[in-house]
Amino acid sequence: MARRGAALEVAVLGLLHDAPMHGYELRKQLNVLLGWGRVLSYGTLYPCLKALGAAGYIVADESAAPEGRSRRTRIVYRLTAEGKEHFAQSLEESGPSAWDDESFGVRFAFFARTDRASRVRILEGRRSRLEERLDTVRRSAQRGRERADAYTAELQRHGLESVEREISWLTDLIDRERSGGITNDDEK
Amino acid sequence: MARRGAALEVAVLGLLHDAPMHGYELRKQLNVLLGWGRVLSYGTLYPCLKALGAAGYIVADESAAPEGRSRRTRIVYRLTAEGKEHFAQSLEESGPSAWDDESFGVRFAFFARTDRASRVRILEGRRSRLEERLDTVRRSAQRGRERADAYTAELQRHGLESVEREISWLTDLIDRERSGGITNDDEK
DNA sequence: GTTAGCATGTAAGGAGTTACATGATTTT
DNA sequence: AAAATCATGTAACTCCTTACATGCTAAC
Repeated sequence: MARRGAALEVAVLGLLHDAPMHGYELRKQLNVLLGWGRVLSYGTLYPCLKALGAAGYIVADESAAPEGRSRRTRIVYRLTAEGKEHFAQSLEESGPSAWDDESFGVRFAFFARTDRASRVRILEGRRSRLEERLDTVRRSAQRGRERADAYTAELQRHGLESVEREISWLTDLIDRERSGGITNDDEK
Repeated sequence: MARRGAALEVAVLGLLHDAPMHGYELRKQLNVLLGWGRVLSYGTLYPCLKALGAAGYIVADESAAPEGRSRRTRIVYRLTAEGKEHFAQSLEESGPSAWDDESFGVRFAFFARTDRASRVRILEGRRSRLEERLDTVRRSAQRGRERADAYTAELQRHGLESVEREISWLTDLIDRERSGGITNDDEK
């Protein structure tokens, strides 16, 4: 359990936790939340919804006429009790699987529902993952003399700068968490 | 042709263009060049080398005893004439397929071998792709009132800032290209 | 009346990972 | 003698995309 590619499922559960929604609307929100350059395809979303339904985490509400006149058939999905519990458990999982490029953004998006201890663990885990990456690249840039044209160097420099910036962003966030949290107040 | 996922193949051809290499060494260099957080697996690399061989772009040189004592079997790959030509053609392709997150880094890594016109086209294409992304997100952030907790807002802000930074990096590079190129002097 | 956006899906395929399988060489 | 690193590969699987297929509804 805690499969690697569970990011999409967690995102879907999280959005449905906020409010029941139909697939098309869900996709739009996921495109923003996931922040991939590209958009999520229906070929991924609908099978995912089907799987979450089969697992008992969500149910499909077929005859959902929205406010006003009856639009065409829309299938509104909402979280079950099991779904809520599963989502809550997913948020508590603050181990390595939450530090990936893919997962981290999703986990961060639901930080308002995550307890502070987990938030800090995730932020620190993410930071040390990036730090590792940083000095892997730095070391290989030193020992390898190969490919030293100006463009390669510029690319390398820019990459390192981006990661460094990401790290100091995380450091700021960690400091803020330690001194009271950003604005979050869901703990007593 | 010009398949979407050709980034790896181009990277391999480009590295082998610099110097013949065996798979293990190639992987290390690819890990730096591709700049994915994760490392490239052999399960991807070796089949890819096989495919490039089948296409006639590279040949495998089995009995390559390196300097000094005989190490264990290493299979050194090198570019054929067709491979060189194919690589050169790939670099000239400066259309949308070169503007992806995945492809752009690889294309940039070989800018020293790319003519200036193509370089500028790729940089500008990349920039306008990012600009589109920017105002898609900006627009959806405005109209959608949903999910407005402090963490979501921070994530959005940070994402936009990163893209803006990337855009101004590209703008600088474009300006430098227009006024003489970075340091590159492979055109008469 | 036609274009654009809303809405739901399926089938085939691409690109990559993980786990497995094997063994040589170098360093500690 | 053990551990790390070098070196090559395969099979099964996962996640996602592309292309297809269908039809409603609102705006111009």
